[in-house]
Order: sequence, then structure tokens, then C-alpha cells
Amino acid sequence: MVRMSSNIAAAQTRFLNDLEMAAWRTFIETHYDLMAAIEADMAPSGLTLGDYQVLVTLSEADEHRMRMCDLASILQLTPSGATRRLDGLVRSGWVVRLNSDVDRRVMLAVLTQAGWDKLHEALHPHVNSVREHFIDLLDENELRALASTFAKVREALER
Amino acid sequence: MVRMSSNIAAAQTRFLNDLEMAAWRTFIETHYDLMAAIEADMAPSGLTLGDYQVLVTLSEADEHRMRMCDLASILQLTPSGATRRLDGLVRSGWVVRLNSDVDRRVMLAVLTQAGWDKLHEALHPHVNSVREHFIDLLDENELRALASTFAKVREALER
DNA sequence: TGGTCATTATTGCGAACACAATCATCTGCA
DNA sequence: TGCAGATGATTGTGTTCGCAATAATGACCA
Repeated sequence: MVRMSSNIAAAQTRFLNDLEMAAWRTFIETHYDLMAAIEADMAPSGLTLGDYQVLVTLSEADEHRMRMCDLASILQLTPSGATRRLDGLVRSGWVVRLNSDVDRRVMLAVLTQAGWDKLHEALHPHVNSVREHFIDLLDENELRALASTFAKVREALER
Repeated sequence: MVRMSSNIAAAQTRFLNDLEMAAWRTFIETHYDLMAAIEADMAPSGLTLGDYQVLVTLSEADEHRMRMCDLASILQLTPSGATRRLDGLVRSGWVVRLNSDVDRRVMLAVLTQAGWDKLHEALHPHVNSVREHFIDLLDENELRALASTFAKVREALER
């Protein structure tokens, strides 16, 4: 076990210095806590963040409806994940499934009036929560830096 | 359904402007893709990111061991989540459980030599992945801004 | 037209993990 | 000393979601 304390560095890897480590770790850890806080703020509305995202996405879609595969792509879910998540929303009556008359393979997820009302109910608490825990803590320069930073990361990932 | 297009704004909520929305959305979406990319880069080592974090945490602990409850706290897991995650690592032989002789309620998670070796094997690919997809895309000012931003968010959450 | 391949959605199965209940042990105080 | 409440770990149960297999349909091309 003594050799376990030998210096692990060796090859070409440049380990993270203090600043790099601080940036990486606070990013990871804070993301988790931030999401938990926002999720908790949504609880009184009876929506999870995942359900909320479905309702927002459908509300922004043409005719408040969307193909399952497009929904899955936007929500970063696999097809099966999208099916399962929609199951809950359908049970709650916030979304209905509708067969497409253009392509008989596709199933459309359609926002109901109840779903619209539920979204309306959850919208203000959600935005206020995002502001309180995140956006309103930052000034315009910080917001710009943040957006630019993650745009870079995203662009690199898309290569 | 016509009334569904009525203006949803009304109360005191300030909705997000373009910059705020861009910062928020790129942050959320990119985090997901970034984690997926890093997780994928770890796959050849046979470790999930979750398992890797356990090994790193234990390797940094005094005598390479830690109480379950402290491990759970650091890894942002519930006690039951920590128990379940450790199960896998124990099955793989990277960690052993040991009863504490100080407090007979506590179970110590102890890194094994095999666990140390596995960590050593995964360390370079992991750090390189974090650099490639994240750290090396940013200059020093951007890293400083990032660390400062999330430190603020974290501090606000801890109130 | 007919056949091959791509696309869309769902289901069975399994992994990860939170919640609540449970049990063992410790701490502090009367 | 003895008991009440706090603390630590685990297990049963349920939820969410990914992977692989399956089935249905569409698109393309010879």
C-alpha cells in the first residue's frame, strides 16, 4: 500500500491547476444543487421540471403539437424516454396523443387546455425561481460571459 | 383553444430577456451534452463517472477510507444511494467495507490496491476529456469568471 | 411494382437512485 | 445508571430512463 502514495503524474497529461479545478468543481457541484433547488420550487405546482419542459416545448410548437421524435430530440431524451415521460402527462390529462394523418408511423403529442392551464400556473414560480437562484445573481457582463462560454463548449461538442 | 394564445404575462414576474434566456438555456443544455461526452470518454476504462468520483474521493481521504455518510455527503447522494453505489464498487473489488472500531454504527469504505490501480488507469483519460471538452476551450479570464459565477450561485443556495 | 433500408414509436428488461421504514448504536442528561 | 432522542447504514418499494428488440410504415431505387 505504500506505493499507492507515489506520484500519479507521469505521462503527457496536464493535471488541472487550482483555477481550473475550482472552475470545474464548482460548475459540477453547483449545477446539481441549483437544479435541486429549482425542482423543489416547482413542487407546489405539481410539476416536475421534466414535465414542465414538455409543456413549454409543446406550447411553443406550431398548433401546440409535436412529433414524438422531435420532442425527444429537443428534450435530450431517447425515444423510449420520451414515450415514458409522455405517459405521465397523458395520465394527468395535460397532453393527448394523436395519430398523424400525414405519416402513420408518427404519434403527435398535443397540449390540452388543462395542460396549458397547468403550464400557466407553473410558469411564474419557475421563472421566479430561476431568477432568484441564478439569473438575478449575475450582472450583464457575467451573463454574457456565461452564454459565450457555454456556446463555445457546445460548439466544440458538435464537432 | 383560442384563448390559449392570450398573453401569459400579467403578475409581477419579469420574464427572461434574450440574453438571460440564452445564458440559462445554453447552460442547461450544454451541461447535459458535456457530461454525456465525458462519461463516454470514460467508458473504455470500465468506470462510470459516478464510480470514478468514489475512487477519487477515497484516494484523497485520510488512509484512503471514509465513513459512508461522509462519502454520501461529498458525492451528493442520499445514504441509500451511497450504499447502492458502493455495492457495485465492492463487487468489482475496488473498494472494501470495513467496520469502524471507533463507532460500531459506521461502515468504512476503503480503497483497495485494485481500486487505486483502476483509478490510476482512468485518471489520464478523464482529465484529458475534461480538458478537451471544457477547460482548454477557455482562457484564464473565462475560467475566473466561471468560477466566480458559480461560487455566487452556490453561496446563495447555501443561505 | 417489389424489395431493401431507413424512420418512428413502443415494450421488456435492467440500472441508478430517492424516500420511508427499520435496526443498531451512540450521546447526553436526569 | 438508564432512558430519550440523534445518528449511521441498510433494505423494500417506486420512479425515471437508457438499451435492445420489435413492429409498423415510409422512401428510394432497380
